[in-house]
Amino acid sequence: MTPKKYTLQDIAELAQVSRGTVDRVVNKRGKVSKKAQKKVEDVLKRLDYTPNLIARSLKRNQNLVIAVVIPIHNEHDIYWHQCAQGIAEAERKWGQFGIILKYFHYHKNQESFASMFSQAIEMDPNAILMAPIHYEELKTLFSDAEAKDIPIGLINTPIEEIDYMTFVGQDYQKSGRLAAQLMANLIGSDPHNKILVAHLGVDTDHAVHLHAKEKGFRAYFDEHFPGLKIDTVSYSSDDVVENMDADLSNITGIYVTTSKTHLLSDYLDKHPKIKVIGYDLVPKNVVQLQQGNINILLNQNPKLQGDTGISSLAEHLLYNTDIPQKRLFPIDIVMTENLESYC
Amino acid sequence: MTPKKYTLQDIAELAQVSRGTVDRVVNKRGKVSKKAQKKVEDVLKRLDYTPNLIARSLKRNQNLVIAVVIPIHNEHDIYWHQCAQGIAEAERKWGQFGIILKYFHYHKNQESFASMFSQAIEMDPNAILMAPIHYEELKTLFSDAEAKDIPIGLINTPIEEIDYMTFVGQDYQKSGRLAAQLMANLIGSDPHNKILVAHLGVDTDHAVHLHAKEKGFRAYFDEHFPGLKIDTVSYSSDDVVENMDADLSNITGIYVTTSKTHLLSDYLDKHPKIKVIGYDLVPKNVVQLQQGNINILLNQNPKLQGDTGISSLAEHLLYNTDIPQKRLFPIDIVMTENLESYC
DNA sequence: GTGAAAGCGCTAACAT
DNA sequence: ATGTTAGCGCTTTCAC
Repeated sequence: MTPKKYTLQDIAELAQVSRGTVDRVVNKRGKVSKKAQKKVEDVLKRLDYTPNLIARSLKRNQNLVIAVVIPIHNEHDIYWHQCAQGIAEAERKWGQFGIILKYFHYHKNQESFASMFSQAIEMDPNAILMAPIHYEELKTLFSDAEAKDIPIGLINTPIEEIDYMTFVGQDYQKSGRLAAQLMANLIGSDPHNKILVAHLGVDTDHAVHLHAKEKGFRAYFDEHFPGLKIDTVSYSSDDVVENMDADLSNITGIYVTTSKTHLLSDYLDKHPKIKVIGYDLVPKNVVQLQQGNINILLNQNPKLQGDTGISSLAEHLLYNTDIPQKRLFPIDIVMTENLESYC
Repeated sequence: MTPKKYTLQDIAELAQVSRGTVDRVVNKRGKVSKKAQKKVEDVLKRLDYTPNLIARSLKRNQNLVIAVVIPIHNEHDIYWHQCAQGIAEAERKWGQFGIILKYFHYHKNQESFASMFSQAIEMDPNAILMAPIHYEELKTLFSDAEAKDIPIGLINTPIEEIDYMTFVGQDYQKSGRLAAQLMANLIGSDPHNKILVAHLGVDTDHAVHLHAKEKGFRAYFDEHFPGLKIDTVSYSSDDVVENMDADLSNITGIYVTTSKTHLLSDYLDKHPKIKVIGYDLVPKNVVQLQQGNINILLNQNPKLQGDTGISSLAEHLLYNTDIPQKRLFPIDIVMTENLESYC
């Protein structure tokens, strides 16, 4: 009933050679005579042999190192903080199978990233997971990496110049389009509608994502509500408090492209009618959602992204499994009534 | 730098006993003297020993059987069809680690379920994954299962009378509440709003879920729009075509509690203003969503539920990992603009 | 080019 | 109660 699992030994006996020879054939190590090669391959095909991956790992019994190249972050940088949590979780999960992580934290600028990435490559890890920063000047660096043939997982930002093995992240432009569709539902088709796109607590490394989100957002409205007035503001965390007041007059909807929507809480208390869409289930945002100041949060799930990034590389290293080249996370829509199911 | 992984042998040497004794302590098999026990435990604690699970699996090297008790289904029963796909996928994934699935398909009635469940228990599987049907008469059956001490995973329907190890599914009442919140957004607060709750293509086994969804849906509207008129209809697949016409007059919103929303396509073509919320990304629904007949689909993700159900039991059997007692899937909101990210 | 043998860490059967 | 040993399936080294 259960299809018998054949072992190297079984194959060897049937092909009348030794285990060693079968192993050389299976793993294409060469040094096998044409004749033996054929005998073994025939049996292999006939019996549909698949190697026992557990035995293989046990025998290997070496640590596999994944270099993790991500920005330095603190607890205020919630996106990376949660992402790092996911990575740490995956580290615990895979640690018992010999997966080791080495961190290379970079400051959010070109030099620092380049330096850390180089250091990561130099130590010859078995794989690299990184959140890259895209600079023209780094192209040669990326091709250096390829030469070493180290599998690279990209997280957060796909860079097509890199020959990566897998990308984990989201489609930011689509995210903006979705936000627009939701906003349209929320504010209806009143001709007096006026919308604000707010990049709050802006980091340079996020700029490209935020831009993509805004682009998608505006594209949707251009297609469906061509005349609509949409303004954009961009403030660092500190500037928000000083500057937003003026921007908020007559606004009917705000699309905050970062996870810092909660910075607006005081204003939103005073303008309860404004519809607000933001990002990420960080505690402060969740409170605002429950209080009704924020209408919808889009969930980027950085924690799961971190976990998935490590897990795919780990599975690949341990079991040589194929992993999808792109892992685009769904863009989850979170409202009060399904909030609980995402926590 | 890397914390060394200690082996049984290491512990044995340090505690000055044999591997066998350490093994007995670690696995609590008894037959160890107080003195040896203590010596070993001290070392164990000091070195923070964790057994090598890969070696353990290799040694065990036996097939672990999971009995799968789910309804008979064909390609028209899309929910179970997709669920079965997820189960099959998990079977492939875990097959190489010695996890074997045995299926017990039941007809959707009490006798058949009882019979299949009994058969499943009789074969003494290492675990059972089942989509139970809840009948008072089956209580004794469930307690039989407990006596055998077989871990049970429940999928789709949680039954508190069963002492299950894990449940994979959704909170149907919350799902209804969410649908209501979305519907409220879609139709606005026009006093002429009239809503229809439609249970289409009804199966007996689904009745309890559908009821829960409707309950949540109505509860939300009771809280937020007390006077609103909400009707309910319940049709088998065949009845839909004959009967819906009359029900649709003056309706502003329809909430279809099953994955059969697409049955309404002809009507919706004629009534483009009606807002529609349904379930599941089955191809026919997706088409209707793209065409604008359906506004929102709630994604129950049966495929992932199937996969998760098997995977948690498999991980538990292989690696003795703890698994969460309840795995409530998020209730995903799918609209045209984020559809792609769920496919 | 091939085969024999050791050994990864753990478990279970068997001696003592 | 404790120690010893064989062996799970694979890889790798070392003779031949």
